[in-house]
Amino acid sequence: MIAAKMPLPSMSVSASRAGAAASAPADEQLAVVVDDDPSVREALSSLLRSIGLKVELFASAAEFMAARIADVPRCLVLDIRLPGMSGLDFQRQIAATERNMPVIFMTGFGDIPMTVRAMKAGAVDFLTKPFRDQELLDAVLAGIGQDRDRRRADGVTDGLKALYDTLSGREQEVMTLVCSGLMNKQVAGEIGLSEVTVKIYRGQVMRKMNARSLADLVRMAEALGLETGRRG
Amino acid sequence: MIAAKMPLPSMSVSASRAGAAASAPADEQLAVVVDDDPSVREALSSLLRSIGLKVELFASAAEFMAARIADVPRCLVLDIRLPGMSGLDFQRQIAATERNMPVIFMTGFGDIPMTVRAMKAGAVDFLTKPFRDQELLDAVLAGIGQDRDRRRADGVTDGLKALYDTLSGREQEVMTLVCSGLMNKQVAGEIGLSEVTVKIYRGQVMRKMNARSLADLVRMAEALGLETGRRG
DNA sequence: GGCTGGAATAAACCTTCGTATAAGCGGTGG
DNA sequence: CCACCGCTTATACGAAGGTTTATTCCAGCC
Repeated sequence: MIAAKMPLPSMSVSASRAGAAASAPADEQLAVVVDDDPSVREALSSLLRSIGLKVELFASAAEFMAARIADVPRCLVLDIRLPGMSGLDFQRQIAATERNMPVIFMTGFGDIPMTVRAMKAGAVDFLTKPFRDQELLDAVLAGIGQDRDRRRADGVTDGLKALYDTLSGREQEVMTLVCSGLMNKQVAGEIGLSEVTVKIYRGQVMRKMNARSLADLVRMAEALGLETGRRG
Repeated sequence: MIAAKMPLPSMSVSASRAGAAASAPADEQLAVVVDDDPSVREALSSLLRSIGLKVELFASAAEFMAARIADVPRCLVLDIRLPGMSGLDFQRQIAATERNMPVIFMTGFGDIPMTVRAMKAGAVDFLTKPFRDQELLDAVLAGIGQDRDRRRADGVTDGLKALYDTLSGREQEVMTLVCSGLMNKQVAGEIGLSEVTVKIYRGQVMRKMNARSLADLVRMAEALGLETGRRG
């Protein structure tokens, strides 16, 4: 019942689900390299390792898709020319799955339209060979930083979603209406209950969502994207 | 004192300040072309006009900076090679001012690093000459769409900001603390006032901000970026 | 049949909110 | 000087929020 005291931005939620995905030593960071040239793989690997990153190497998109990738802040380094699949198609495919991670392209022969497509699709950077080591490292660190930020945001939202899913149908209904600014009395009328009943559900919502105040609850509803707009 | 009744998404705010910036016929859209080649300017102008856009032409960055640009959804079409200034520098300069608008680059001789820089800096597209008419039109319409969306968001926030600025110092203080979830009594303790005083300010805040409920006010505080986090 | 458990409700009670009335203080501007 | 505005407080009252206790109804189960 008592939630652990971990500071969270703006909201006093502490998602349980800790201890579940805890397999990596906290602040580990991973670079994933997909390139069909073994010598390139090795060179990149040693470069990336030199700044303390874990590295995973793959020779093809298919190999990558089949592997299990550590669930830590990470970034994909990709040659745009890959055996069997264009790097751009690969990028799109990755973005569509839960293997989602920032992508950095390398190329020896790319053109501008290709670059534009990649960047529009959200690539972190697009490096032309030859490039300086530091360029790649900067890009990878930026990508990993992006991924860490996304993870943090997702983590908060997921925790919230998990709590919200523990609410009964009525409780969810009441939460939505209360957060849209209606008084208990109005909520009662809206869904055909007595005011007391609404109060009880409301209390249960506050407890289950671990909200210390109505303001807290409203922010949670916002983060969850509940329909709190229509009114009037 | 009484605000006009215009529906606003999710929040029952109605910013006054209407009738001030009302100089353009509502849904007008503008393409701004900066290119030192007169024949290119003319060709682009007639192309863009053909789909109903207003067009402004400039031969140089300096000329553009000196002109007054209509305050409507708009988009800048720019050759990356400009007299006196690189298109990229120009882009950065524009982003820093209130002339801020989406940028589309055209180039006959660009390279990939240049493209990457431009896209990272937020360019909508980067077209290599020769390009098909439709490519440019698609890009311009996308850019204008972005600008319209930004304007809409800014408009709501600005309206909110304007209301917030009408609050006295104490009222702003109370609003922040109330929206962070504190009870009147706690707010009073926090800033050394009696509870009644806080209640009065709170009421004035609700009235001045035109908030129908606490939930409303909390959402406004969020949109305004008030520090509602620290607590505990 | 009888038991259990969840949903919904009522009554009672206390807290918190919100507003009105009245009143005191200090600075600004006509 | 006075009017006005912002800031402050006290008292009082009615409305809304929140919890507890107890009761009813109904569905599922041994």
